[in-house]
Amino acid sequence: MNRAVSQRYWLMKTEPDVFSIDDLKNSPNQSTCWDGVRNYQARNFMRDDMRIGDKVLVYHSNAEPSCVVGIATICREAYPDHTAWDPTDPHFDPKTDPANPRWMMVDIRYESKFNVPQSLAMLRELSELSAMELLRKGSRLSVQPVRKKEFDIIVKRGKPA
DNA sequence: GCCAACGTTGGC
DNA sequence: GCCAACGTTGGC
Repeated sequence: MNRAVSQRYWLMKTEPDVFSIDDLKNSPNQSTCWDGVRNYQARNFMRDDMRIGDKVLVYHSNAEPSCVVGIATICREAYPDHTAWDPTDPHFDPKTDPANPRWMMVDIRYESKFNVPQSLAMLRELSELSAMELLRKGSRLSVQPVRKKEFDIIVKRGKPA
């Protein structure tokens, strides 16, 4: 079982009030560790399937409007999320053992911002995207795979020639 | 601010 | 193993 061979495209959610794509762009080396993921399915994607060079759609959730705002790339593969052991961190998890890390993270690097952010409402109008996890009613998965076809459509609209 | 959908916890 | 209760996510 190795989904990683063919999986090259992802979508990652962030609340812009907490960490926006501009914060990523302004980070040292324009990169950051993607800490704070506390969902097993999302963790498994990062831990098992993400590889350096994979492309990431950056999505602003809880925004007005919520939208895909740009592109990043994976620049470091999974390693333990140290914030899980920091009692002062909002994502502190007292049940994880440092000898057997439960939560993992990857590093991502800024690539580009969209000229035209792609809001949920805009994406929902595209029948080619109807199978996207992001558009599923009640979808909460913060790290999710995206099909190449879907990635290409969204980027083309976000950055028209 | 509301609340539907979801994931996790814990009693039994 | 079931499932009610709870806390969280995130669109609207």
